[in-house]
Amino acid sequence: MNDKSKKVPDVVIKRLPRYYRYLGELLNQDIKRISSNALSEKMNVTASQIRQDFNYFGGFGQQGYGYNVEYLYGEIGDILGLNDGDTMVIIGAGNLGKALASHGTFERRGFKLVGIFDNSPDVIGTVINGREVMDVKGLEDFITRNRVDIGVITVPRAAVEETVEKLVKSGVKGLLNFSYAELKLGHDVAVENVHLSDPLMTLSYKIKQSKE
Amino acid sequence: MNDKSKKVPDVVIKRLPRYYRYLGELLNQDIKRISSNALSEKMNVTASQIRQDFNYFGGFGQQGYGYNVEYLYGEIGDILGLNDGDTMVIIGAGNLGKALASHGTFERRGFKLVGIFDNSPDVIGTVINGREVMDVKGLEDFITRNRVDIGVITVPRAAVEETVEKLVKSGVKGLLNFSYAELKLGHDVAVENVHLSDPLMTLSYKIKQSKE
DNA sequence: TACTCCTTGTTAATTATATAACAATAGTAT
DNA sequence: ATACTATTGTTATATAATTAACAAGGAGTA
Repeated sequence: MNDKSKKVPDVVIKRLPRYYRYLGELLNQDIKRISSNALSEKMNVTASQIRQDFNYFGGFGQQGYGYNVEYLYGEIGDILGLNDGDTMVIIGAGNLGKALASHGTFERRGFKLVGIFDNSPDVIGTVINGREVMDVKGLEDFITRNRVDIGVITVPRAAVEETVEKLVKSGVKGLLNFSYAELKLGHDVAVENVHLSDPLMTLSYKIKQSKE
Repeated sequence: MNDKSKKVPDVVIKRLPRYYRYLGELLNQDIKRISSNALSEKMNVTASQIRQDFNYFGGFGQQGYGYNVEYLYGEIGDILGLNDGDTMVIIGAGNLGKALASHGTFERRGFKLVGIFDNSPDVIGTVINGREVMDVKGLEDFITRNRVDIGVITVPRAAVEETVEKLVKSGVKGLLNFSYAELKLGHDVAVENVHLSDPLMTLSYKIKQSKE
């Protein structure tokens, strides 16, 4: 548990990936330094907020100079744990599972996909992005043996409960849940629920507003 | 523009899809009524917050009784504009585009997929979920003719700018952007950016916390 | 019908978040 | 070297969001 006097608010943590992504871009463009002000213009937050956010972790800049892009990028990555080499498996090799497995974005962020599982004989043995889909029967054993950190759940709704149980039992540390269900687990296992239709619904609201 | 004295905060809007999903479940289970208290237990919000949220829209319950599930479900759907029959096209028939096209979740929420586009000759003409992939060259014409409401962007990064320009020019009302870029447009076009790696990064943070 | 019990709508209090302000300090120019 | 400028870290202020409290008013019951 973090012993620093003040717990970092969730809203701040949620902003870190955005900072991280943008700093990655700056890095690619070979930009060496940036001020909170310049950052804020591109990111739809105030400069004050950026400084405040970084200050939760002690501050990474220098007065009169700003922030060193590479250093800041590294620090935020560390805070987020992106440099820990977390491993993950995908359970459910349907369309979404396949898409996530093929999507470069996870690996680009420092995560290592080490296995894809499914329960359908039609799918087991097929190759996705150079990786053979395994039988879900071997899931628990695989996780335990390889100490897999994260389980990505893209199974149909009916299979969620069983899948979660297996994952938790075999000692996974976090779940990224794309299934319809809203998961909530105990302290020992972290969970992020992703509902792809939610942003579409809020988009719909915004569209409706602009019409009125 | 909404003329009610107070603008509904974004955080409230963001919660509506969650309420909506859960109420849908209750509806399936044939549950007729529910109190803010019962709702709150399942949803990780306080009863007070739920009542407060609904109150932004005038309140949908009855004292001493609670909320009629079906009515409330309908009202929230209306607020979100889910009953407007918004149409959408997907641009980019790669893995993610395919997955979204096949995923039932969008249609289930009242949106109508009317077209899938790509620029690759290998993909154009193939069939996804019973729908033939069209040449992106015809995108603008298609949107204008069919008055498509929403463009879902799942193209590679290099193609984002051009795609957005086309979509906006042909009069789309909202964009659901899955590409790496962070879009920000003028008032006339609503945007939701979805970054699939963000929740993975916050999950990573949570995992790291629980270790410490 | 009348009485009691729930549960809302709504206002008030508290807590959290965001913005503003500014002193401290490193960088830059002369 | 010295003065000047830029920009942070940090504290103080303002705004927003959440929680608590409770009066008002239906619903259920006898």
